[in-house]
Amino acid sequence: MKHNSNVPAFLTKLWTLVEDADTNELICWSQEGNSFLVLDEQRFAKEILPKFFKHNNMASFIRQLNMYGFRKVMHIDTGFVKQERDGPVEFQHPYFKHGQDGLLENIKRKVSNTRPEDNKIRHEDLTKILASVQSVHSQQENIDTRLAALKRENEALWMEISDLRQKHAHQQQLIKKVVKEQNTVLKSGQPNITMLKNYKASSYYLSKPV
Amino acid sequence: MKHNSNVPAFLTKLWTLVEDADTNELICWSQEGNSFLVLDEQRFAKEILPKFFKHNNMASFIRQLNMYGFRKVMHIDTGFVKQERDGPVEFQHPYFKHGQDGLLENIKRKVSNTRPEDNKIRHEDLTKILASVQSVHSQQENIDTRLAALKRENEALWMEISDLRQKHAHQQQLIKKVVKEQNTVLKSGQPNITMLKNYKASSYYLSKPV
DNA sequence: GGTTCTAGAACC
DNA sequence: GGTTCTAGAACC
Repeated sequence: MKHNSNVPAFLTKLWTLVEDADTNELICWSQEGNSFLVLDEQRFAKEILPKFFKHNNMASFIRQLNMYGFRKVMHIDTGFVKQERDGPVEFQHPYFKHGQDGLLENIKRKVSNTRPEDNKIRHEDLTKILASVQSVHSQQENIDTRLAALKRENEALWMEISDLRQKHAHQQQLIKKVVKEQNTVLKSGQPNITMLKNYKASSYYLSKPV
Repeated sequence: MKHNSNVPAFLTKLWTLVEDADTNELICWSQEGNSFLVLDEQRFAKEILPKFFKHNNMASFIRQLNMYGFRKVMHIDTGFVKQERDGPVEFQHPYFKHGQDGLLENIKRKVSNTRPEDNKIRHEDLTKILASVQSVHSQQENIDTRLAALKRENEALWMEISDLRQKHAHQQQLIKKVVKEQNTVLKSGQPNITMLKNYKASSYYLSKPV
């Protein structure tokens, strides 16, 4: 086979291993050549695995298979006979086929980065949301302050208006009296002391309310 | 041992299995009695496991051990000799001890509900946070509206006050003139037409500003 | 990228 | 709660 450097060692080793006729007693292609069988798990693990890998554990071998997207082929029994205890184990991958080592480069190792990324994204989302909430909260406080100030100003303005209206009405009354007085004076030729008193009283209202 | 119904079958079977002297060749207590050893994984799996469980897979056995909180005891080699390939496998649990079957009821199976619950809780948290943000947002809009209304009212009040102050000043001037006029009248005995004009003009300012 | 221990999830 | 397949995570 071509030694394609893009293909991980595990895949080339596995393909060679399955292809090799010397080990067909323990691991070989299925009849269709689209999956492989481990005929004796225990002997395979102890005799074959350490020749190719740094261990002799079936579990580690299976972990690698799953890491590269291989799936165990489940044997649905005919419903009558229970699956035999130590039957062969079969694994399959769409790009792992007898005689077609060129397909191997399509097999990609599952990167462990995918899931941590998801968690990071979720964590970042939470962080952003919390920051947003805090931002809105401080804005709220800011607006509350402004609202309270406006309310106070508003009340003060209403008070001043009430005050000014009162003064206005008083002055209006005062003017009426003055005019009336003047008319009276024009008729009688006599001045009126009351008008002067009212005028002095009205000047008190010129001061701004607290 | 007491058949405590609170203790899952796996734990009683395991404890019995380890305690049983007949199987000490394949599985037994450690010297200290606070852990157990599987001396020959392969024979143990094929010969012992099916006698107690519904399988003969070491992987399934280990999965159960981890499910109940057992931990594999790692053998730190002296740094010189590499760990022998097929050395015994050792597992330990704080409540799994030689001769103390009473402790077994403290061993709890890890419920698979925990993780989905966590995810649910996280999802619920997200939902709550989003609801909270939306709530704050609508409050914000409410306050914004009230703030704008107050601002408008405030501006109108300032205008009315400005208007009233003007009217007040005008009236003040009018009164001064009237008084002055009256004094003049008192001295000359002649009326003044200007004052009456001013009085009518001041009444215009009584209308409220728009 | 490889190896190991532990856990998730589906199915029973 | 038990069994099986697959995946996560830590360490190398």
